Amino acid sequence: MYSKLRQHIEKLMPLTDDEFAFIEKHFVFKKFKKHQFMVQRGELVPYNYFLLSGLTKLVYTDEETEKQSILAFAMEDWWDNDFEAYYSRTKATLSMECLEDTEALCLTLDDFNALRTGLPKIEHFFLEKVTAGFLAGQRRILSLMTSSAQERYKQFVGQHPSLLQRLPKTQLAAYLGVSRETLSRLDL
Amino acid sequence: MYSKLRQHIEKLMPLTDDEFAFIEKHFVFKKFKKHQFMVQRGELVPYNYFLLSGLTKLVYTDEETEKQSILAFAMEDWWDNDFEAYYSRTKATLSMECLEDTEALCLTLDDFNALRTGLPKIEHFFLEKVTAGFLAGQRRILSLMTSSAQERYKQFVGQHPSLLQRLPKTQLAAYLGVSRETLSRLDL
DNA sequence: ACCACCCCGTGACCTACCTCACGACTTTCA
DNA sequence: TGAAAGTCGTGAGGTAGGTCACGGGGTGGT
Repeated sequence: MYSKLRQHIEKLMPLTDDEFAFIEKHFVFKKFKKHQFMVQRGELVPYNYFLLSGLTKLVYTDEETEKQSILAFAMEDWWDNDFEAYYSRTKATLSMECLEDTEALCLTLDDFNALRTGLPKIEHFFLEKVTAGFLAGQRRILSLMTSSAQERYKQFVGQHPSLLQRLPKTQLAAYLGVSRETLSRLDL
Repeated sequence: MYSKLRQHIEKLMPLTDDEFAFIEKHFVFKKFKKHQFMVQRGELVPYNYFLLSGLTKLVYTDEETEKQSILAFAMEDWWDNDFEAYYSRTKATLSMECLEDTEALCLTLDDFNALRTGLPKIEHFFLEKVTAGFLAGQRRILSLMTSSAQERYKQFVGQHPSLLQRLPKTQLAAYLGVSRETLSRLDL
């Protein structure tokens, strides 16, 4: 159960058994059911989540129109959260919802900080992770600014072919930033 | 000249004189003129830049249409670069161009790595910085997906009022992801 | 002092995408 | 097992914003 986390970290930096034992004890294992909210708008965000299995979406819902915009999908081996609310201990503006039953290792902000001070080299790991996330964000911004709906769809298929089968088109459309109808009309 | 860098870092973490002396010696000071390219598409990216004064844009140019999309502006106290190319030592897909004469402290990737291994706690500083950049990126993505050109303009004015006077509207339009003409037609 | 270039607004037209509406088929669950 | 809810395609019509074209004022360089 925790071995996935260890493998995940060791892709970027080696760990001694003692170090991993120290890391491990800050996480809590939790299970969530499909349709369950792991983060809910308006609530505090108790944990950061490292996913072991399943599939989630990170979504913003317009209060008037109820229209959803999906910021990210996450699955096995990914971190996901309303990071803004988590780090600042404020109420979530985003929601994170399970699209499938999912299992996660959960880390409170206090435990995260304890981890950083008790094992400073873990910051190297998180720096790499956040940098990768930052760069992915930049590519997404560029894609939204320069590409048509059709091009964005093709980019998505190229990058995440495995997700295509697991995702309803409605969700994919909300990620790409187009309506379900136009996504359905793109001939490919 | 280097004191701005020290103040900048010490907003997030205290430094001893020895520590800062170690940091300082990895940077090189450089001056750039308006219209000069600090990073040019197709070239390698020798440095990461911490700006002391001036104003730059980070821009993607469509090869066919020549249309520009601006990913970021940067000014005093900001870091800016084609980070993707810098970290991976590949050729830039973005360009970074001076909109005013600017002065910068420049850090090669080798010096950056030397800095990280010689002073591990600096990773704490960069982790905070990159996290802030990641969150800003998420907000931008959401803004592009949910807001109209007019709303995005107002958000920009709210967040960067000082930049409004320094920027030609053409550049602002390229940042907001609309044409110069529609920006000019927004009544405010 | 001039010329080239940038900056900015505006009119006319075009199109990618949105919204609303409907129907059929499938999955979920009480 | 039946009702409710989710999934997906498609038609009709609307609109935000793009593109192209023009003109006038400002500015920097030789």
